[in-house]
Amino acid sequence: MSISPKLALLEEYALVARALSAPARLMLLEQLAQGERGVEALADKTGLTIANCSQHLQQLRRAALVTSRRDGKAVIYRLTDAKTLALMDLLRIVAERNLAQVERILRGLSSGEDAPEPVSREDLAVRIAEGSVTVLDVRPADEYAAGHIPGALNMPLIEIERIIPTLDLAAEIVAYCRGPYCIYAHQAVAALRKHGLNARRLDGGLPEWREDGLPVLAGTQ
Amino acid sequence: MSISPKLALLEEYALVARALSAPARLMLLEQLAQGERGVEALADKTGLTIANCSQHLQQLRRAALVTSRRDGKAVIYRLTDAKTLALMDLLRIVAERNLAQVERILRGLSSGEDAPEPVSREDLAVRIAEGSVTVLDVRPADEYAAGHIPGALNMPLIEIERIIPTLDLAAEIVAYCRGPYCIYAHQAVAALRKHGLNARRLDGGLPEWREDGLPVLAGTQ
DNA sequence: CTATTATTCAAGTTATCGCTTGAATAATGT
DNA sequence: ACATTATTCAAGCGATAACTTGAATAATAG
Repeated sequence: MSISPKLALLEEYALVARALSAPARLMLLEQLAQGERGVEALADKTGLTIANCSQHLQQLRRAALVTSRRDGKAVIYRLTDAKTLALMDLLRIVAERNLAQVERILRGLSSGEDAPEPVSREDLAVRIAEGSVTVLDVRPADEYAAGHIPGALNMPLIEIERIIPTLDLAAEIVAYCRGPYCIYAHQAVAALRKHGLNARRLDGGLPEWREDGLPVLAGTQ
Repeated sequence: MSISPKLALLEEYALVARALSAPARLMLLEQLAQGERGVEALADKTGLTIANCSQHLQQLRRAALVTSRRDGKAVIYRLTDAKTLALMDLLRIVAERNLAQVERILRGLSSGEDAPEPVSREDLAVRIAEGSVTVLDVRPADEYAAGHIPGALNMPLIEIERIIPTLDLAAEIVAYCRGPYCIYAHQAVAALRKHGLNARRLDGGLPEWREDGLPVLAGTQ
């Protein structure tokens, strides 16, 4: 009960928000949205030192946004449940709806040019079944290997300029990446459209696709 | 564009989360969920100094969770839109689903005894129409005056022990307050049940009721 | 048991946050 | 213009957070 139960409650809510209030931790959550990972892998992907990464993960765990289990010497972290993903999504939606700053950043990516509407996951599933679309997975090769949309070609950003000449100008292309926090797909679409290709972005990324119950080709997890 | 657009984006998302990461600001948002208010009124309600309150409100505005307009000498703040409310709700849900600490705090309020399920807003609307329920508004008188559920009796917590003897033991009672962040209704129900009364809590508070399109008796706004 | 690998803990530094105080600005009424 | 009221700005202080470094702990292999 303490002196003020009301304040104690608000402190708990604030703890969850505070866990989401550092870019480094949002990056970690984005990685974990791809699937469970060990501390070292997360540190690699995010560029954090191991110790720092571990500390951030512990804060996320205190807020119960992630949970961990031991696997031999390694500690594997994962998102606690879909609610964590929902909270990240809503945070992004509010930020994007409201902040002109975000708009400007995203606009900067596509050089202020045309920004086509993203393709819905439902639409993409239908078009894949029809075979009427080329799907690009714009994530690093190891993440592609761990799981991807069936039929998608792995096309890390670094290689995209190189392979543009090999692509069919008439083909409809859809690019996806880690999800809404990830800007790889934005950048890929901007690059492809600059070369006159008919490219669009998938709404959401692989975690959202998986969440919708759509098929994922799983590899070495 | 800067050096790292990705990091810049994450900073913006983090800014929104950081705005939600202080108990004082959650209190302000809870107040604003009741309706728009001036700085002084908010400072009074939350116990913050005027200057401090103003600073918190500016942080909320930077995160675009609230907006403000001038009305004569006064600056009136209000929630930007329903998304702000949704974000607060989800934050609370995640905290309550996950944090044992929250459970303990809420349990402490009802002395660890029976904690009946809250009544849904839909159910309450039906029962009010039937006249088969007594509705208590457990908020301060000024908030009640500004708007309340039709037929509800205003019953600030301070007075509740005093009026218990006057209540019908057979009557079904439903108590509500400001909303999920507010614990008045929890406390009221605990007090009433301790005296053998058949009391339950409404799921959500007046903002949620209003959001559902249910009728509100508006007073001096 | 010892060595190895993966993670966590602990101490220290710099930067930021929340709060207070007192002054500055904005709008209104006389 | 001047006084009044409501809010914001600016400076300062103590507490907290992020990151680094180096040591400590856990699990496994030899």
